[in-house]
Amino acid sequence: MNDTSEPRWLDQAEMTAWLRLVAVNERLPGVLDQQLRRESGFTHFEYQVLAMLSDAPERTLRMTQLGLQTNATLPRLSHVVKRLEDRGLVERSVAPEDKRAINAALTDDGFAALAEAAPGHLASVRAHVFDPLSREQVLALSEALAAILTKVDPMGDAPQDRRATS
Amino acid sequence: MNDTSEPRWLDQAEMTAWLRLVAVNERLPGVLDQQLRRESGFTHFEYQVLAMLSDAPERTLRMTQLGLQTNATLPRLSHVVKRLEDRGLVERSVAPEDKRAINAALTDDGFAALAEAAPGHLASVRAHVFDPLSREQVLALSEALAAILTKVDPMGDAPQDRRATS
DNA sequence: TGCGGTTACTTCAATCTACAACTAACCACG
DNA sequence: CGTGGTTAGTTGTAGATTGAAGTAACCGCA
Repeated sequence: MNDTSEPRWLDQAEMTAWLRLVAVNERLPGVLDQQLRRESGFTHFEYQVLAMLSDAPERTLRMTQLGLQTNATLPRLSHVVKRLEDRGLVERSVAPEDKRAINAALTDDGFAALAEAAPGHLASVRAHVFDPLSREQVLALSEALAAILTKVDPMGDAPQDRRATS
Repeated sequence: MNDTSEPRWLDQAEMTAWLRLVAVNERLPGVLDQQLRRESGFTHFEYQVLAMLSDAPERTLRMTQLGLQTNATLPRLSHVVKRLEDRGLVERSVAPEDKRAINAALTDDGFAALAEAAPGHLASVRAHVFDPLSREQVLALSEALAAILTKVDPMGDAPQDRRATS
């Protein structure tokens, strides 16, 4: 039963990188959530939903598209959007051209809430992620993550850098 | 209340990097969990707990230390370890020198289960993370993540690369 | 028109996580 | 000693996420 084709183990540099990736993965969401929750009453995921909507034409997106752009499963998104709708920040309506589909649209209240939350969130992202990185590190990190995404998200569904509003 | 010191917005390169980091953050856990769950019946977090124990002297660690090394809160760890104990993979015992503290130790069954799960998990990590990266990218990624960790985990509690077993 | 197969979501049940008490043990100091 | 304050963990509960199943609308083709 000797499995000689067993993939080689991680060497030390790889193991270090792996532990760090996992650590960031576990700790960053908590940091972001905590700041947003405290200052704006949002989850980071909720913030993402609002942000993606605000960048979309008509501030409206189909659920499926929104799910892809926020890297979320559809059930999860469905629940979250329902809660946001209950809070009056988002409105759902059946798409006229395809009655299976649902358009989620940011309300004015939702836009205002997002605008109020944004500066604090931005400051947090800068403080925890970009401040400690040099420009070259930002670019290198970005490239490495893009490479990983090709494997983790083979369809390339994650939010493309369509530099929207600019 | 005009906040003129509003931090500057992310430029395009930063925004791209940020979206990619968030995307990896959201998608990678799912990919890892799915492979482990299917092939071994573990969560990635459970796997981490077992792995950290197996690398520790005596295959034993205090709950608090284990929590730091797995980037978990104590309540979460407590629940997970209890479930692992119910499955006979871990044993808990009061630490003799400090009766508040609890030592979690990997059982032989736990070690065996980890050994069985490891190759598949390793293959998954290689396939999704390291295969698409060049050696330089691995190193650059590692450095960038280390820099972020200094802000996200200021105490440096994440698992140090004590190049243990090698 | 009608039937089978997708697609787009929602809902349900089970699991997991987080936040907030709560318990027990340690420690320093009077 | 013993009292107050901290540390180590656990538990309880409420809220969130997941995977599976369910519903409704679309599409192609006979």
